[in-house]
Amino acid sequence: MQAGVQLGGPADHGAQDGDERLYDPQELEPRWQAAWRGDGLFEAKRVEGRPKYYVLEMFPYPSGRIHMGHVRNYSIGDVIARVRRMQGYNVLYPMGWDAFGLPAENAALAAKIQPRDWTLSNIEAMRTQLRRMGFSYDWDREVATCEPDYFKWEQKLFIEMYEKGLVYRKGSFVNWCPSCKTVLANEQVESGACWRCGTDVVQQELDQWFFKITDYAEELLAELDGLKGKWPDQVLLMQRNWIGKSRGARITFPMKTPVAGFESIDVFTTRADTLYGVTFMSLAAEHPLALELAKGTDREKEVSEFVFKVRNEDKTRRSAEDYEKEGCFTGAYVTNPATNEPIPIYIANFVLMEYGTGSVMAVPAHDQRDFEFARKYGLPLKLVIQPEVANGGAKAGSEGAAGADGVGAQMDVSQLEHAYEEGGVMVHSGPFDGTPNEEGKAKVVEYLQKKGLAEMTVNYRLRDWGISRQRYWGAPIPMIHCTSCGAVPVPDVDLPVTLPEDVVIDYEGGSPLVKHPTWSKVTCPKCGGEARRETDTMDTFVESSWYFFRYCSPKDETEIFDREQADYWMNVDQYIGGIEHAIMHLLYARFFTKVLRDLGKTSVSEPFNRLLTQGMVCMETYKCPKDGWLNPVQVQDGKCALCGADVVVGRSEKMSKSKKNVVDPAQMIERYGADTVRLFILSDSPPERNLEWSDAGIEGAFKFLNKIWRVFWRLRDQVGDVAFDPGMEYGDQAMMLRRSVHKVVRKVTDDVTRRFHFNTAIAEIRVLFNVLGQFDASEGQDKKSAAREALEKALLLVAPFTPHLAEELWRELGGGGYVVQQGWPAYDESLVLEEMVTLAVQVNGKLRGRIQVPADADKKAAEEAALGDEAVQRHLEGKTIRRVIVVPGRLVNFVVS
RNA sequence: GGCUCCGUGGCCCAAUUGGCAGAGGCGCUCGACUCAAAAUCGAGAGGUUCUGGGUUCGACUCCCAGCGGAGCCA
Repeated sequence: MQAGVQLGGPADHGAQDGDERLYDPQELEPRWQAAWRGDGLFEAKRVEGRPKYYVLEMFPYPSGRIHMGHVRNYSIGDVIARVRRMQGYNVLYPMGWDAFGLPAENAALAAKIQPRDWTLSNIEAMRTQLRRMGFSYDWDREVATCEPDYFKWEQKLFIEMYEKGLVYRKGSFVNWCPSCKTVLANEQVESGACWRCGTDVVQQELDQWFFKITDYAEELLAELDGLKGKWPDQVLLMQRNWIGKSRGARITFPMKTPVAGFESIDVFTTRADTLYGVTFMSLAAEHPLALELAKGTDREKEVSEFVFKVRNEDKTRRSAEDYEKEGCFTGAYVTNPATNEPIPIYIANFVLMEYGTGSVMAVPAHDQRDFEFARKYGLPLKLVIQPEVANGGAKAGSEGAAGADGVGAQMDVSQLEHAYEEGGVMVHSGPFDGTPNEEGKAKVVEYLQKKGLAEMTVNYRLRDWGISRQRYWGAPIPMIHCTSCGAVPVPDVDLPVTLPEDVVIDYEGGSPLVKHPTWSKVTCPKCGGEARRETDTMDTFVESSWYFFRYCSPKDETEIFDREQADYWMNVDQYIGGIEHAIMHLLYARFFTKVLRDLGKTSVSEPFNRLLTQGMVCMETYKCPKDGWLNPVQVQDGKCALCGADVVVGRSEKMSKSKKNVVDPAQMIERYGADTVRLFILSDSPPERNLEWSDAGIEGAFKFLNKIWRVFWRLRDQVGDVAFDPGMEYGDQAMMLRRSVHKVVRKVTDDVTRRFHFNTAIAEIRVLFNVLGQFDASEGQDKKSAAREALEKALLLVAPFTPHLAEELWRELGGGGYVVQQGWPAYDESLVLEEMVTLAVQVNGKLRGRIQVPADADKKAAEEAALGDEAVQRHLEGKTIRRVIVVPGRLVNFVVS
């Protein structure tokens, strides 16, 4: 037995002693992998007259080892790629590495190893693991985003975008640890504190680079419609909500006296109809006027304390509904443009600078957040929308007024318990009294527009994309800061801007690039004076926003990608990845594609034609009362391997290192082989659903491959060299086998090409092998012929899932060439159609009998046959038939009384 | 907190357009093979489709409310 097969179990199922034909995945899998590679079988080729198909999986971060999430993602993609090849497509199926990112710096900190060395050795290790899985990538197209020949083009694109006005610089807040004196990524902030030293994190304003994705907000939203039916509805909805388009108005509130150059404050509102109900204004703590308004007054201290407190709070929490609303009066006033009333200005903790204008006109009677705020600070409510009264007010009275919200036909401000946010007619609104509020939204704006104080506008929740990271291990932003010329792009000849390798990664005082003695010291390309290189690197989402273009011509040394190649391969026909990237990665990739189009580099507008978002791989969790979370291998017979205590089995959750409920793919490959792992990871759930990993499940998959192996050899020996002859006379048994085979081919084809429901496809293949397992072809030419047809088709069907096993047996069957060079099996329609079908017969929706009718029986014939059934007649006795519903091929239902 | 998804035999899951609740796997029971077991082969049992309402001739499927679980949130 193989040295690699250990831990008992699977080694024993292989075959009986003395049988030379042993299923030994550890031997045959590497052998076929070498053969495929040697013959360049998976190189993307452009064969004339064949359609192209581009299959892509979201490329991995090279963490060092593949995990089950990768295995699932890539097993799905590999099945699709292999099926398409067999169907005659020119398939592009590449793989690469999203190689920049924070973990490399953390490793550098922990293990004193350079991020680059750590990353490259991880890539090496993971490539070996992926090869061992037998995935059919074109490895000649591999890219690693941390290599200068990749990010050079990203830097060049950055400059082109800068020149086109799509890149700008502005102040923005970052998480800052005052103790480590460094910027923290969001994932390094744990409940408001630094992950390493526990110091409270503060918000610090830094000048940072932004991509103007908001310029494309409308197009990014509009083109989602064209993806309907091709992308999961869920993802489209999440993108739509993220972009968050709302129609409303910008309304200008003049200031009594200008402050810091501001003569007025603009607000964005979707409820211009409530303008007469404004009783105060709320500003975000980040608003440029927040500190200015109280400057030099007796409120200055209180206001600045409040502003700094709020600025340091978590933004997600600040926008939560149950968040305690707090505010602080600035002492300043604006004027309501409609009524000329003075409106007090507050700083409010729930207003965010990023949305709208960072200032809100507060209408406490008609907005719940404003309502709570007004109650807390004793601010007045003004009711300006009344529900429309049905039947001329007849309904008014105690009943209406005592409604759940205290809102009746005639609402009274003093009795409001919640804001009234629904529609109605405008009241206390000067010239607009009696106007339905929906009409009022436009009319109020029109009225103010004449004075230049309002306009209809559209607002997006989407904000510009901040790409500056105060990190070492990322693509340097190719800009130079000159005291006299300002920000100047790095000249073309100086690209790429590479990272210095002689850096010290520690955790003190910020980015290693800032601390490097010489790297940032340069001369200005414009004036030749002393200048400083930009030390921020780009968000790693930038690299993953265009890698799918680079795969089309990965070695191009003259431009970002070869247009002719990209025109041929793009778009990606099928993209596959985790749902966790439903928003940002996909939105950024869509944005970049449109930018590349507008820069004249491609004609493609949307990068991913179809999207499949796969579910997570889950596993039970194990906890020891003494030793905490346990890895599955640390649990033996329900006891903790460390201390012997009873282990508590928790519910199934996403595999994660923190919960230790991980199963290492490498161990599974070593134990069962790649084919078994691939088969199991696809066989229990459809791809979009979560998958429950189980020992019993993988064991079952391994047993099935052994069954294929046994059934194959027995039948092959029975068939001998008899070829399949479609014109032969087939007896009943051979005919039944042929019918089963062709039905399975139809079902599997539909499942793997249209629905991607690999679990049901595998179930169907199991059915086929169950049938084959009971089939005896030892006598009769017709049975031998049918059995050969069945074996051929069965091997081709299972090949995308278990390619090594299929390849081995295909050769043994005498098939020429490789499996991927064969056509995808076809089925004969006439063998699939049934002559007779069973119909269910219901009386008043309850099943009362079953009848057999010819498959092509019409409604009348089906009804008559149903009436002839004894059990049905009993239930119809003495009743009047009111209606008869016949669903052809399904059922007959008598509605009686 | 917001947004989203999921809930079917003991377990993982099928049921494709609203039409007979059960394809496949795991487990369990019985039988065959075996000195015995494993593996293998054969047979079988197993249901409040999370709960409550609604629409319909008919609901696992559609709608509403609730319960439970999970994911994402610059």
